Amino acid sequence: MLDDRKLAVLRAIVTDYVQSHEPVGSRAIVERHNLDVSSATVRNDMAALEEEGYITHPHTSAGRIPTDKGYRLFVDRLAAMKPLTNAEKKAITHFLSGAADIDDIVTRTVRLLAQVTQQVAIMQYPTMGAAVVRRVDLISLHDSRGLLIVVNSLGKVAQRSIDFGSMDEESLTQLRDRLNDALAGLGPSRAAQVLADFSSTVSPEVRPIIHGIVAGVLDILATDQPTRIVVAGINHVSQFSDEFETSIRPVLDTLEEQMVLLKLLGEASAEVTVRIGQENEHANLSTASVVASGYGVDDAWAGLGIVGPTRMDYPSTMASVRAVARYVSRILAEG
Amino acid sequence: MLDDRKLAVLRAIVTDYVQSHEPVGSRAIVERHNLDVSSATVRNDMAALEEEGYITHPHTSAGRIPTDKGYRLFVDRLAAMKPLTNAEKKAITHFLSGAADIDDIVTRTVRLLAQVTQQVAIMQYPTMGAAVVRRVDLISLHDSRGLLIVVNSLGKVAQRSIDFGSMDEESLTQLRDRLNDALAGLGPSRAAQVLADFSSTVSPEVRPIIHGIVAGVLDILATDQPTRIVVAGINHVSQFSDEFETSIRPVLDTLEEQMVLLKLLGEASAEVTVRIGQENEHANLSTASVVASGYGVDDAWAGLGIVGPTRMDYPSTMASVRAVARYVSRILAEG
DNA sequence: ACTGGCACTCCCGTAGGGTGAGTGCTAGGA
DNA sequence: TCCTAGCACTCACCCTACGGGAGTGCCAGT
Repeated sequence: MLDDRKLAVLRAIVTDYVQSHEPVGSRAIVERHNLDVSSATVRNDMAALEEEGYITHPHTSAGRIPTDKGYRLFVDRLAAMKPLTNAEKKAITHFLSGAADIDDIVTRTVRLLAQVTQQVAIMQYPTMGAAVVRRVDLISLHDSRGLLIVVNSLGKVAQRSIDFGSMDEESLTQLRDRLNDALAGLGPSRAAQVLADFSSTVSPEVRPIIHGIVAGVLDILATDQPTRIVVAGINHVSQFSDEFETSIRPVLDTLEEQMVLLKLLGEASAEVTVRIGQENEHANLSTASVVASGYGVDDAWAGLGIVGPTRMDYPSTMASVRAVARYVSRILAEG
Repeated sequence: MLDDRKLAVLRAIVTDYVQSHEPVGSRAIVERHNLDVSSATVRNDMAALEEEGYITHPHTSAGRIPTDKGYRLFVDRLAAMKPLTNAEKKAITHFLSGAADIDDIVTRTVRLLAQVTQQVAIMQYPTMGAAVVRRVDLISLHDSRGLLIVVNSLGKVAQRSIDFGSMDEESLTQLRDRLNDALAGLGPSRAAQVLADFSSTVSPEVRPIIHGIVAGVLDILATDQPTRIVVAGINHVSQFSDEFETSIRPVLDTLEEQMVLLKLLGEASAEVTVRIGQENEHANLSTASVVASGYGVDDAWAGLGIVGPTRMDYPSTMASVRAVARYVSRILAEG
C-alpha cells in the first residue's frame, strides 16, 4: 500500500511543512528533494496518502499538510533522533553543573529545556514517596509556633508549620531525637506504621501536640501529595500560531492547570514518548504535541517534557528532551 | 484649567473605556453619565483634555481614549479603591488559611491574586536576609555527599548540597552542635563575622571540608541571593489585546525575565503603588501597568503585584492587591 | 458659557475582479 | 503497469472601490 516513494513523499511533506509553516505542493517537493519523478507522480502519491488519512489539504487549491496520523507515522518509522552537537551538549552540562540544591536543579533544568527546544517546558519535582526518611527536625520559632522538617535520602526537604503548644526547648530536643531514632532509614509506609503507635508512648499532657507533629510527618510522607510542577519558556507559545484566541489561549489555559500537567507527565517512562494532537485527551491540546521523558534515579522518578505545536521538529526535540533527562538524572545520582 | 466637569468627563472616559474596550464618544458620555450638558459641550471639554495630554484619539472620527497621563490623573485624584465584598474577603481568607509551609503560602497567594484580579500575578519570596539564624543542620546522604540546611527565624528553609569528604557521622554531629552554638540568634552580617574565624578553630585535616560548609552558610546568608519569583495566571494575558505579536508577545517575553520582574517589585513599599504604561522603564511593558504592594512582617519584606493592560479597572485591582498583601502579611506574622 | 446644526473625516464592511499556486484528470509514452 | 505532460478548474489572496456611520470641529445663535 505504502511503498518507499510514498513514505519519502510523506517525509518530505512533514519536514518541509515543519520548516516553512506553509502547505507544501507537489512541485516544491520534487524541487527540494531529489525524488527523480515528476510532480504529477507526486500528486498521485499524495492522493493515495490523503486517501489513507496521513495528509490533508486546507482547501482545494492548496498544498498538503500532515495530519496527526501522518506525524505519528513520521515519528514511529521515518524519523531518527537528530544527535546533539557538541556545543549543545556542552551548554547543557555547563548550565546544570552549578546547581546548589534540588530547587535549583529543577529550576535550571526546566529553563534549559525551554531554551534548547524553544518550546514550553514542564517539569515535575521528583516525588519523595519512594525514598527513606533521613532526618526529622523540630524547630521552635516564636511564641508556640514552630517548624517540622523532614529530609529524605534524596536530599529533598519538606516542612510544615506546627503549633508546639507549651512544650519547652528541652523536651522538643528529646522528642526530636526519639523521632529520629524511630524513623531514620524507613520508607514512607513503614514509617507511617511506626508513627501510628508513637503517640501512645508519650505522656498524656503533650499527646495532642505530638499528635499534630505525627500528623505533619504523615502528611509529608503521603505519596499522593500534590507534586509540584514548574513551567518555563511560556513565551514560546508563539510557536503555535499567530492567532491568539483559537490557538494560543487554550494552551495557556491548560498550562495553568496543575492537575492536567501532572497527567501529561504522569506515565513517564524511561524512554522519550510523544503524544500527538488528538492523542492528548485534553481538548485544549488537540493542536499540541507533548514530548516527555522520565528522569531520576532508582526510586525517585518523575517526568519532564515540552509542549509544542503538532507542527514541530520532532527529531531534534526528542533528542533534546532525552539528553536533558539523562543529564539531570546523572546529576541527581551524583549529588 | 481643569474644572470639575472636565475631570468628570475624564473619569467617564476612563471608566467607560475600561469597560467597553472601545473609544468613547461625546454622545455616549452624556447618555451614560448624567452630566446635564449637551454633547457639544463635552466635545469642547474633550478638546481641552486632549490639549493637556490626558486623552487622545486613534483617528479623526473616533472617540477618545485615555493616555498614560490620563490614567495617572485618574488613579491619583479621581478613583477611590473599591472595597471588597464580603464574599471576596471570605474567599481570600479561606483560600489562604490551609497553607502548610512557606512554599505553600507563596504558591497559594500568587494564584489567589491572579484569580481575584483576573490578571497575571507575580510574587517574590520573602527575603531571608533580615532574619536571624535559627538552626543549622548537617545531614549526610550517601557516599560523601550531604546536605547543609539553614533555617531562619521566619521559618524559611534553605539548603545546599555539600561534600563531607571523609568525616564520620559523629564528628558531623559535633560540628553541627558547634555551628548551632555559634550562630543561633545571629543576623546574617554578624553570623558572617563569626564564621570568618570559625574554620581556624578546627583541626587542620578537616579544615577544607569545614571551609566548604562555611562557604555554604555564607552563601545562604548573602542577602543578594537571587530571590525567587513565582508567576500565576499567565492565561490572563489575553486581557491585553486580541493580537498576539504586537501586544501579548512582549509581555510574555518579559515575564520570563526573572531580573526584570524583581525590579518591578523591587521598591515595593507598604502602600499599593501603580506604575502606568511608559512609567515602566522596560520597553516591553509600555502598554502594561503594574500594581504592586509590599508584604511581610518586620524584617521579612517582599513584593507582590499584578501586571495588566493599562486599560484595567484600577480601583478594584488596587483594592484586591492591597487586601491580598495584608492577608498574607497577617498569615506570615501568625504562623 | 452653553447649545444646535452642519460639513468633514476616516474607519469599516462589503462587493467585484484579477492573479497565481496547486490540484485532479486524461491521454499518451516507456 | 507505471510514469509523465498537459490542461482545465478551483479557491485563497490581494487590490480597489464605495457606501454607511460614528464622531469630530467649528460657528453662529441664545
